[in-house]
Amino acid sequence: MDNTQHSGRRQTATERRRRELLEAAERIVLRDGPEASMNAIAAEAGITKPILYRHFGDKGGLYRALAVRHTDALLANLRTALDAPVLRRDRVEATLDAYLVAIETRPQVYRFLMHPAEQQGQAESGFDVGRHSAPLLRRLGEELAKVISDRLDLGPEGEERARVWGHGIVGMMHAAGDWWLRERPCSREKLVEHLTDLLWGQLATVKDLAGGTGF
Amino acid sequence: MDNTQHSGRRQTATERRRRELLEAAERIVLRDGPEASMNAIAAEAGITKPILYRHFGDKGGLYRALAVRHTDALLANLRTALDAPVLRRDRVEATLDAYLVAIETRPQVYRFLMHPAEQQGQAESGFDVGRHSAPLLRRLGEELAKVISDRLDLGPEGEERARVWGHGIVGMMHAAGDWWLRERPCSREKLVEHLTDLLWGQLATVKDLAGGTGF
DNA sequence: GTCCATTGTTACTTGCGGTAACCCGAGTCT
DNA sequence: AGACTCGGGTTACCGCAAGTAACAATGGAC
Repeated sequence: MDNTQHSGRRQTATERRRRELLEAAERIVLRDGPEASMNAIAAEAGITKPILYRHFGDKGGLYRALAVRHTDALLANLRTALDAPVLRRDRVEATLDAYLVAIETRPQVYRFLMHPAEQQGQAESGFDVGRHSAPLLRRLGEELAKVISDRLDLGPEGEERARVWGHGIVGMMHAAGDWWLRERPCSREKLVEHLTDLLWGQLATVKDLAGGTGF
Repeated sequence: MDNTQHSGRRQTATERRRRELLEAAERIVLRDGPEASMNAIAAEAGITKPILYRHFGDKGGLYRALAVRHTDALLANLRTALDAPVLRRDRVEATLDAYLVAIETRPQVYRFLMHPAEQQGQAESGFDVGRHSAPLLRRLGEELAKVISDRLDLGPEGEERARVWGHGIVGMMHAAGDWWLRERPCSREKLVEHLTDLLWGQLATVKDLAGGTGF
């Protein structure tokens, strides 16, 4: 029962409006960080709050809509790095670097994505521990787990191990990147090298310092 | 000049009161999560908001005061695991396990510590990227970096490398722990084993799956 | 022309963090 | 004793944010 070309036209019109709103929201969020107010966003878009709510339901909805765009872009970058036909170590380096380039060039976007600011939703009581600061990180972890599981021969329990590794590596990348971004203690290349060394087992093979406890 | 033993007595009295308030706050935070309201906490303590503010300045102050207790306890546990006179690999396993035991037994505390909920402070504009979800994680990263740097011979740039590794490992532990806690895909022992394998360079040595791209 | 969906408004409610002004009881000084 | 101050306590408020009616205007469909 679609109403001739009406619904189609209207459809694209509201879609376009929605995109405009998202772009306004993005400008404000990039300026004010994740605690940008709905009022400010509405003002930037030249309108008032209630239409924002009509389009996105609540603040979480807006932020989620905003997030998917950047998330998708980042994921695409990571996937191409992850699929490059080179040595495994080079591939790992390229992937780490892709992530770091992303957070380096758009730190405000990064900050926004990693901290979607209170998208409360589920029941309050239970054990929804750590739901914060990371739908994106969890997704990255799962993606990486899939790649690992698809390409490496991890034997029995391979699935389990791949997921642990996926989330672990993503967490390592994130924490190191976060720290690096705020302290800038070295070049990006150096950081990538150190991290890859860590993943390549240097922690196991490096020698004790003379005078240490000798274990 | 000090008023006889008066100020001393009063001192301990206010200290005790402060502890009582902190305990009330803890009960509420453990029940409501990090977004527990000051009103609720005051009610639990049987008083009203302004005295909370007299004692702790603002919400961030209260939460910081609450955090140091648990943080100190956790740090103490980690340090003893980190100082055990055993093989390096066993020490790493023990440390990972100590952390995981902590988050497993008190998930609400863990959630609270990892997400101190908006302790805004610094100027709004700038590049304070990623300040969220981690004064504790950053501290852990620095502590671990120090241990690494003190005990291992990392050659030139050893300091830099130790810090990257410290933050990276902590991030890995945190992300994997967070994911594990909410999905419980395996036993704690298995998780520790997988993570240690990862740190021990298994990612580098494991074989490609047959039919893979062969790199 | 009439209908209805969509875009927009103003004006409100609720709940939060935080503060100002005042109250009162217990010890202190003279 | 009486004045004095000091710290724990209260009520009542401000400002601001999210979110919600309830109502106005525009414009295509029939």
